Amino acid sequence: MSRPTKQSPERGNARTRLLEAARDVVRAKGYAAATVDDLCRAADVTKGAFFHHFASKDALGVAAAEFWNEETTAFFEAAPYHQPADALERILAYVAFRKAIIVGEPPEFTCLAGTMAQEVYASSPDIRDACALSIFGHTATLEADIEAARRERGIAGDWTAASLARHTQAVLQGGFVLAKAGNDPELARESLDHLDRYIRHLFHVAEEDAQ
Amino acid sequence: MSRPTKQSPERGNARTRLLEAARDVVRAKGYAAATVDDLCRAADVTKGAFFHHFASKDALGVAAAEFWNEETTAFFEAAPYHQPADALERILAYVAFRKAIIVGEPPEFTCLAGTMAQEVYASSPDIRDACALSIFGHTATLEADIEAARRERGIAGDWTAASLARHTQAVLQGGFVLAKAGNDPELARESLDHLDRYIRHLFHVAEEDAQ
DNA sequence: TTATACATACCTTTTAGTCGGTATGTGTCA
DNA sequence: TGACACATACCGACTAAAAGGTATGTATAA
Repeated sequence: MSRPTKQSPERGNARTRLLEAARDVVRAKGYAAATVDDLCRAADVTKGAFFHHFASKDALGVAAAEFWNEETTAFFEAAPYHQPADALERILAYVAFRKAIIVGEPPEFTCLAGTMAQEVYASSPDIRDACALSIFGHTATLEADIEAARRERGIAGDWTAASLARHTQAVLQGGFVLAKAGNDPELARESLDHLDRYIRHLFHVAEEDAQ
Repeated sequence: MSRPTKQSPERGNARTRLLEAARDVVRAKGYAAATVDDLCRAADVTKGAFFHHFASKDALGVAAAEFWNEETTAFFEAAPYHQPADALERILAYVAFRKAIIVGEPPEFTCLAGTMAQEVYASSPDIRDACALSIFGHTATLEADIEAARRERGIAGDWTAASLARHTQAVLQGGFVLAKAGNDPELARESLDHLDRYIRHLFHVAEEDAQ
């Protein structure tokens, strides 16, 4: 593999490979159990490269949460669920899309930010806060569609768009916890079916049978 | 503090204190970040006592998950939400009870099993499985009430009692993740409001305003 | 010739786990 | 009833390995 040049500093450089390794290894074994040597091995770089790019392991943890945020933001922005002109349809398409991408082993589809935030709550507040930014930043993108759908359809009710957006995240995160505990992706998918049914109820639309 | 005798081996012994310490410390900083010395300090016992009672740190992890399971099982069995004669009322009382006990800092009300299962998914399958037993064992207790409520009220729908029981757990676990990430208990409580509304919808009963 | 991006050997602290020892309760037999 | 053997519960210094982090050297690009 060729040395990265200054013209293309992003392409396959050690920093990016380490962030990708963190993303994958941490989702499987947790942040604290993922040692610096583990991460270097997974990224196929040396310790020198690690501490050249990151001042400490915790600094990598923060950067990994930020990297995860950028990566997922770009991924969901490019996703097809934005296409429907109707806001509620976009919301339901979002839920369907989240369900559709739950494939493979739990570490492949679960959320790095949720895993790390829960684990490092008291031991690394910096990492926790970076994870919170990722989670709650993502809910904000959904909130706009929910608010639009409410207006379009004149929906009342004692709930807010922000709260439903956060609930959607909670169902996802909780589904991931169950999927990891039971080592079964279906546990995450079935909660999204319940969420779909709940949202249709809030907006007074009929359920669809096949999902 | 007096030495425990063979007549009262359970009272305040080192083993129990270590399990309680694990319950509290792990929920705050995660399993891997909780060192044996941390746990001994929190339990006010020595390392000798630790390794007298547990063959390894992982063995303590498994025992802590089992201890958590026993403790929460007893707690929820004794809880008042079982009182209503009507099954649906018991379910809604359960959700209200789960909401009511979300007080204090996140490590005080979040779930040890959920935290550990997510973290040790690949690093300690033994612990993960012990956590799964606790989580899915608890859903089973709720499932009976859901099934009873369905029969009593003749509710159809393409969902099962088992799946709704698991969804309830997912909403709880997800709420805990958000509460830890945002360091705000209200994030867990608000998802339970959505869950309450969803369950009332499934059983065709009106919402109550104040919760 | 200077800055960047590594590589490698090394250092220091922390970590899980060990080991010999002590205190105390318990069963047994004279 | 007391002496003895034995088991359980615990103590705390020690150890080996693993951990995060450092120091120094080198190749390449600008």
